[in-house]
Amino acid sequence: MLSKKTQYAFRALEVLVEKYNQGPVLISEISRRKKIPIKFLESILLQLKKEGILDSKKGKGGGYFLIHNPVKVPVARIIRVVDGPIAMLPCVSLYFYQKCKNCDEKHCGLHDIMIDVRDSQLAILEKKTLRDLIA
Amino acid sequence: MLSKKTQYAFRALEVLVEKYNQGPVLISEISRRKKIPIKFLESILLQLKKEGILDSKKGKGGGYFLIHNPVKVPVARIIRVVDGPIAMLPCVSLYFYQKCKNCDEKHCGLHDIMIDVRDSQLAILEKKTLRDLIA
DNA sequence: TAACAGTCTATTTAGTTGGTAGGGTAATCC
DNA sequence: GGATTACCCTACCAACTAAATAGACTGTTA
Repeated sequence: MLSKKTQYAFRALEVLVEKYNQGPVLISEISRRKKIPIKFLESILLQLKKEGILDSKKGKGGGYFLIHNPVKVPVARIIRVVDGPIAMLPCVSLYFYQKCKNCDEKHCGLHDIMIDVRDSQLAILEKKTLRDLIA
Repeated sequence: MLSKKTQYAFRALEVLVEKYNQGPVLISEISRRKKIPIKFLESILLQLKKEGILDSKKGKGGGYFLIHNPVKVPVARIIRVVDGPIAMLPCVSLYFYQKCKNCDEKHCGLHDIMIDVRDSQLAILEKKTLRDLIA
């Protein structure tokens, strides 16, 4: 399951997608509209900024805004940044790969199954973008 | 990601699938062959028994064994029993559904995406069975 | 009846999640 | 250039979960 943090991230991004190209949005506004604890939200937005998803502007009239066109940012990217691996096993993760202990991937049925699952997940999560968050 | 507990469960089940219809297998044997901490394994097997996946026999010549033919037991079932929800959001889970707070499922883009993901996951996890664990 | 093997209860340890608090720092406007 | 605005950073904490361990108990079978 996605962490609450990741769910908050998506909710916040909904606002930023709606306001894309309309200037910065205040943390406090996002917090209020989406009912996200403000300090927690702060850290999430900061993280998204550090990962190159968002940028921000300080001072009066400041706030956060999307760097790229929402249609260019796959949902998968957000999940990886905030939550980490998408795959169900470390040994089938593309971005967070870790070798199994005591398990030969060449002869592991579970491994093969989870490869399939991963591919089918990514077929969707890499195709859907931030734009799809809003109806 | 699947918990270590679930990964242990699958590893243990591999042994029991290999020995299907050949009588009970000792906890200690599974533990030794798959390098699973024995007491932890104990609790996992017990859980699988309570959920109707395994049965056991006490005393000499005892141990654990599969109740059903491995081809009849979907991988999805094991995950649900040991790990819980497969879906990425509570609001799209079939067996562990929980309503979103502050989110109308009828107009939630993320919800729709995660429905798709869930369906594509289950298409695989409900079709693959314990038999597929062993090559 | 004695060895055997699963069952139960409980506790521990370590790590993560979700959330709080408060102050520092940089940009903007009048 | 100072007040305001709002991002940025550090630290902390409570609650929960995961992973593992220990030891006593109950039932089986030869």
